[in-house]
Amino acid sequence: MGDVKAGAVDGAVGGAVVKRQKRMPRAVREQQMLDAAVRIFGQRGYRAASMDEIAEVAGVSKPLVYLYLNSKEELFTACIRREAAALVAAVRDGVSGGGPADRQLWAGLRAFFAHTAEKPDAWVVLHNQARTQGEPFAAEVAVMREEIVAFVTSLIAEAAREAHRKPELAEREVAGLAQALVGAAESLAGWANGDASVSAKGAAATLMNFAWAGLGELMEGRRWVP
Amino acid sequence: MGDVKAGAVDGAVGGAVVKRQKRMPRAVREQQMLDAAVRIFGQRGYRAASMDEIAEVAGVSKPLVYLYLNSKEELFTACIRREAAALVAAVRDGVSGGGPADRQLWAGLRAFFAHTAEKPDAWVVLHNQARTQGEPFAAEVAVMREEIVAFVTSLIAEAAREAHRKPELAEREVAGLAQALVGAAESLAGWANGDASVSAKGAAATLMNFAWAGLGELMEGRRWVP
Amino acid sequence: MGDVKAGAVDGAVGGAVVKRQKRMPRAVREQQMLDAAVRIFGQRGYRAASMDEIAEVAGVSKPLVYLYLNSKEELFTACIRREAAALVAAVRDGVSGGGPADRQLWAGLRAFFAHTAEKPDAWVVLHNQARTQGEPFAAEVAVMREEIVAFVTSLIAEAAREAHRKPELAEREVAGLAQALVGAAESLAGWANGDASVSAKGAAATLMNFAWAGLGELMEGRRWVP
Amino acid sequence: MGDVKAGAVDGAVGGAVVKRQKRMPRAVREQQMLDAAVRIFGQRGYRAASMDEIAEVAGVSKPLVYLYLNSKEELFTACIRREAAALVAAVRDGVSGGGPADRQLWAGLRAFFAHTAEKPDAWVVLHNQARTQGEPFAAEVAVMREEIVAFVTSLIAEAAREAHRKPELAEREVAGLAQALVGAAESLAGWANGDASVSAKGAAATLMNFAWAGLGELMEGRRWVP
DNA sequence: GATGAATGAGAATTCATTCAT
DNA sequence: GATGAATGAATTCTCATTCAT
Repeated sequence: MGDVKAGAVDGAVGGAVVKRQKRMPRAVREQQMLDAAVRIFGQRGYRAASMDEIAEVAGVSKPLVYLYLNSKEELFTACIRREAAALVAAVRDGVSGGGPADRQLWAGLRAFFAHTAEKPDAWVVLHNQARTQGEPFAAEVAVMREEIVAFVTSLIAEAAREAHRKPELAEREVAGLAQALVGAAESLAGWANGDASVSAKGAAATLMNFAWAGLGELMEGRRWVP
Repeated sequence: MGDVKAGAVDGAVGGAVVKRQKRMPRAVREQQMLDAAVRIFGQRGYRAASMDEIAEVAGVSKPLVYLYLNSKEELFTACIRREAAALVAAVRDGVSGGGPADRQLWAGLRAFFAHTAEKPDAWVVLHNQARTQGEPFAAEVAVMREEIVAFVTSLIAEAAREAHRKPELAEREVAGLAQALVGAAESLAGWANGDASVSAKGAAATLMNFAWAGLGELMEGRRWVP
Repeated sequence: MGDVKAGAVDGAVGGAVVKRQKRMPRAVREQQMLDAAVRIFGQRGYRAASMDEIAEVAGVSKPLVYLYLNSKEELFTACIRREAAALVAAVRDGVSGGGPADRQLWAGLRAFFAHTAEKPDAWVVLHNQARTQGEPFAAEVAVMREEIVAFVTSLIAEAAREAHRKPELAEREVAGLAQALVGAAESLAGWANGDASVSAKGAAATLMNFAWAGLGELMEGRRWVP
Repeated sequence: MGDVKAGAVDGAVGGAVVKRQKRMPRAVREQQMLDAAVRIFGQRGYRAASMDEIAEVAGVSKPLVYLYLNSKEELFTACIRREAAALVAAVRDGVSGGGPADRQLWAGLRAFFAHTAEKPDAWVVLHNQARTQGEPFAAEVAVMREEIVAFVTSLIAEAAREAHRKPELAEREVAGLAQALVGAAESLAGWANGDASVSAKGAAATLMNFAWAGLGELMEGRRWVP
């Protein structure tokens, strides 16, 4: 075999090919291209995805893709930006209600799992592809991730404040906890997507149970020592 | 630009190129090739890695790589197998002392973080590359991961037993917790590798604190409900 | 697919691989190599045949093949020479009894069809491979063919003499007839080999009927004119 | 020496290289490519022919050849199909006048020899290359050959009918005669091509004399017996 | 005499990218 | 705005051939 068509048994990518329609406004065409690109990048991987297939799935000719998005690199970057923004927006929307820190975290997690479950290709692009294709791209998602980690960090800090236990948790420690929590969420997102029997709500509940209880213990000053 | 050489500014991969030495026994050469391949696959990604570069870094000609390892696909598989086995062995060795469940978990985590920190390319190959390059490879690591998850699951179950609290934790829930814990560890491994100021011991401590306390709470039957 | 392995469904070449035996006299080893080479060249074609496979089938290491036969080209030439000589010898043996021209032709044809049926790979090498691989090789078989054509030519001339009809057949015409007869025989050889229900004897009879009757007519001076 | 460039002293293939002309309609370019491919396949052989050289002779870049013809295998198949169709059409055209069986045969032979003499590379591709490169290709020409053999068979049968001698010739025997006749023609085609002093007409006459007389004898019930 | 180790040179095939219309 | 036509540059993989032992 020449090379592996990664991510798909026979090279067939699920989902409909956009019917070739003439004369659409540029903004719409661009979104169609990004839709196609996210799908292909997600299923094939950045390198294995070919501009040919993306153009075909988008229902346009290749030169048009180049006209609008300049290069494979920029196209990929555009995908990352759009999907990162969408994910952050989804989480933000979920949390928008406010309330105590735990409820906010709960809401954020549910929104996160719901969004990643609904757009699996986008999640793969962000989590698996972008982070493994070297600098220009990894940096792009790192920004989004930082945003989310910062948000979680603030929630943990707030929770500590609510419990009047701030001094017990060093700032550095809080950062580590947020990282671990986000990492666990990311890991569960992949797990939940792969296993149809686990809903977004279930995944969020599992993690929440795990995390909140642990945080509570820590905030009480009880910690595990070797 | 033709295409991105992912993972490095100018295509230079760090580390020494093996000085071309003639007439080595096959077993030795094979290990050199696998060393080179792990490095290149880790830094460039599966698709972006070229057999040319791997051969060069290994200090041999390309045909020899093919003579010994048959194809890019098989070479990659060989890398995955070797590194998966090495990682599992490292964790197993770390835990070998026995003792109570929490100490075993602690030992295992430390070994895990130490090993991944020491061989970052190998970790990238296992965690980031293999899992995103489609079936033949993803399955290979999945086996290893299952082994580790099963081990963690048994530790949690044992801890519950030690605490005489078995009935409180459903089997399904334990599985979810193990997944989350392993996911958090995997995530922290990447984080710790990227940030020199976090040692394996530190990473393990953070996670242990987080996890053990949380597990304790859960075993007490206290859980978070929306 | 990279390229076609011509002449075999799955690349498996029929017949036993010579068991690797140490220390044989050179002459014997050489014959084993030629046997293997004829088989592989016949089944795969000159270009598609690999020295690797030939060595393996011969039961020796590749360097030994080079030591004895120098190069693929010379190996192929050696095959051609051996098999051409064997075929000519077989025909010569068949005819050795002497007698009237028609009986000699009949005997020669039977020997020819019997030999090619018995060694199909050798026949393919001579008839199909050597003639299509360019000058050094085509010339080699051309020599053998000329020998046979000359023999047939002399038989026809003799037959004409026996029938006291020489003046009716120009020399040039006799040459053309011999060519046609030999061509028909070659063509029938391929046909008979492919079709198990046609024996060497049957093939020879068909051709003899066709040819002798025609020759008789011609010698009578009756010829077809547009 | 690396390997033999079969079929030419120094690798130079006779005939003009198409002057590189830009922007031709696809259909035209495809024919140019097939022209080049037939020439190279005919002179070098299937395996020895390189896509590089074919592209160069066709006056286009290699990717364009792949864009239009997909692979070496498909390109070869396309050559076979085109040339087989052309040859059959030429013979059919030659015979189209009708008339008694012998005149039809005569016309067909003349057309056959004229066509193969005019396109020697095409004839080599059909007769020598396609038949020796394994199944996908051999089958392709076999179809064409069957068509021709069937046609000749019907002519012989008709001739027998015209001579009111049907019972003398078994069906099986007629088939064998047709095979022999076609084989002789194929063989003479190669011979005539190699020798400039033999015209298509001359070759056809030789064969016709040989064959028709022989057939007549057979139809009279006179046959050679050992 | 015999071989395990090794390679230079080329083969088919693919891809991102650009004109000319 | 949109595209059919075209290519330079890689990439994977194979093969005939040679040493050093």
